[in-house]
Amino acid sequence: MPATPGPLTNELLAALPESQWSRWQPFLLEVDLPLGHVLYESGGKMSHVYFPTTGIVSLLYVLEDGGSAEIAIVGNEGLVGASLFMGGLSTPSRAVVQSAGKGDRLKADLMMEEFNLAGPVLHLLLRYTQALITKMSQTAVCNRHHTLDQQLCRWLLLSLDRLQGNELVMTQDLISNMLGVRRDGVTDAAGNLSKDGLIRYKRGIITVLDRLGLERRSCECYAVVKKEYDRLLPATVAH
Amino acid sequence: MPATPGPLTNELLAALPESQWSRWQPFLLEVDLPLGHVLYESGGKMSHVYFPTTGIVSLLYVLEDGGSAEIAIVGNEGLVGASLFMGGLSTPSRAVVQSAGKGDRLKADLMMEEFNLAGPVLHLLLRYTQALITKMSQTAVCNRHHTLDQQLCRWLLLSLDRLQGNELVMTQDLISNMLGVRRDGVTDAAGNLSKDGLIRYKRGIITVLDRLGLERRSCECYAVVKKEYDRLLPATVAH
DNA sequence: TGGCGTCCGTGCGATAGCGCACATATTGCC
DNA sequence: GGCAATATGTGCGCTATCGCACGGACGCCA
Repeated sequence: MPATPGPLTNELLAALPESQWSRWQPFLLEVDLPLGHVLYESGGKMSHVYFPTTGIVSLLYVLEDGGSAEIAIVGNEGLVGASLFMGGLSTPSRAVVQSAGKGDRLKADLMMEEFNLAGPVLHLLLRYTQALITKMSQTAVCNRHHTLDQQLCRWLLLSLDRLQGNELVMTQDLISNMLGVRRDGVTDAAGNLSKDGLIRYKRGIITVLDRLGLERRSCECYAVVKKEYDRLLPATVAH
Repeated sequence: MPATPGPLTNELLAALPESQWSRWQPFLLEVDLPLGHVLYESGGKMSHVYFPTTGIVSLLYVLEDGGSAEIAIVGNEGLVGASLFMGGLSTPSRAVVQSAGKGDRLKADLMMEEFNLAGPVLHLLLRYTQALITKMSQTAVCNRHHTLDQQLCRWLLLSLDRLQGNELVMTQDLISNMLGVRRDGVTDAAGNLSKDGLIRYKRGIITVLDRLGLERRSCECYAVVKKEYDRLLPATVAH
């Protein structure tokens, strides 16, 4: 039975070969991803791998002093729990649901079984991981060189790409945690974008009015990541 | 024939199982890594994988406007060219020799052959890659939250760990490129450290006088990365 | 010995983002 | 409708870093 293509499907799952898909399907459990839910804690064990479908998950790094920053953002294009098959079993980062929705999860040992067969699953997941690495690298450089306005644009675009519609449910306080800046700074930056008619802000709901404008205003980081992602994981024909 | 353990050996190679090592040994070519040499360019094809022994290689991200930042630093503990076996064949980053020395290199196809057997080589390399991911993530957060003084300490320590002795051959200008800041800023920060007797600076040569002091003054990022690295790649018995 | 290129120290105004405090607005709950 | 909790807007002094410019020091080489 073919899965429905489109934004409600996890793209990694969709890219699996038919045989693989049918083997996993009985074990994939759809779960709720409520806002703020922690999928795994820094250094903690992972029992499952998550494939977001409508939810968005942030990989957050938290410092000793409580400061934090998002190192990557994962939606229906990816998976949460890469360190499992990378062999480390845990990472020093935390995975938090940033936008409520749903996702499919798979037991860790099942995934590992398949991974160790060194077939197409392995190579798909590795390419995905490389895309993730690009995203993290770009984040590092972006944090150093670009203004908050630019970074906010980048962040909005990345989030928007993982949602339907043009609305984000997201307080400025949350965004500030992700970007690793003060809440006031986000107010400022959002004010600028709002003033120029790119977005509308209304108590936790951001409406993107001019997506192209955001792209123009964003730093190059958004485009680079997107391009590299497309290169590594070209849209595959749904099985 | 057992390889000589110690700092002159690449630790990844040393961690290979005996059988693997003997298969590769005839094909490992020792090459010079002169200062400033570019191992691969952003987006370029990779024909070889490099295992630094005495040299140090920086993975640099370069922006459109020329701004740059180091996202990871690779010495005899690691390898340059991970994107090869990750399946992407290239990355948007540049690999530059940051400290002259030597390294072993291996033809790409040979490495892939072994990798695809899904044996111990695969799992070793993946664990290494995860350590690399940690380093990149930490860099991203560090760029956001920590002062230049702290970051310089971190950077010096990371470099020092990959060298013998306590001297770094390194101009402030080079360091500024790595850290993604102005040269003047590095002068400032180095001046501070110098004033407190932690280092001595002399025209391109940094002598570390008080390593413990550097560690105390550095941000947590150094320790986190080191710890995670030790966890993922514990010192293996040399074959 | 003298010259030149590289490298390092320093000063100064500009600015982005911090830290904090407070005012205001919206929402949900009773 | 009133109240508490949450979310957003704003002001102000502070600090780190930027951007730029210049001067001095060192080292190599003729």
